[in-house]
Amino acid sequence: MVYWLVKSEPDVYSFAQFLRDKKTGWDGVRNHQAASYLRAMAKGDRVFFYHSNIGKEIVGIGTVARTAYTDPSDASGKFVMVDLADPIVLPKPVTLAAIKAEKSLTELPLLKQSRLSVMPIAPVAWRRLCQLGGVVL
DNA sequence: GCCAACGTTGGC
DNA sequence: GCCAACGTTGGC
Repeated sequence: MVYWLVKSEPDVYSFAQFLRDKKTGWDGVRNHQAASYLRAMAKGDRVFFYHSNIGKEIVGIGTVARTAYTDPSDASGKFVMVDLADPIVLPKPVTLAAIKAEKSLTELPLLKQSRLSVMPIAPVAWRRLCQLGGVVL
């Protein structure tokens, strides 16, 4: 089991919408590093859902329901997307400020590579973030 | 609104 | 292949 984090601007696609949809296609990624992480996702992997720009907090968790396939919105045919399903709300959203304040989380790619929109999360960091978010998985 | 980080484009 | 110019992301 590998853990991930994906970013979305709530203006564009919010976690509330994901809760209504139950399942969503994660398309539109046009960065090669992010795309390589999408390709590495396995069915059943857990994914944090982070709101960028507005909120700046981890608001929930999803599960990879379908592994990488060609993103039809990409004319070049080179980029891929995955499907995410089973949204779970975090009882206590974990803010960027709280993550920054946590000494054990200073190595998170979220802090080190602010522009990356898909990234892996180490198991120990995943467990800590779940703790901060008030969920036990 | 500004700025840092960083990816892409195009001239040479 | 280098690098300047420019665009985008995302935090502040």
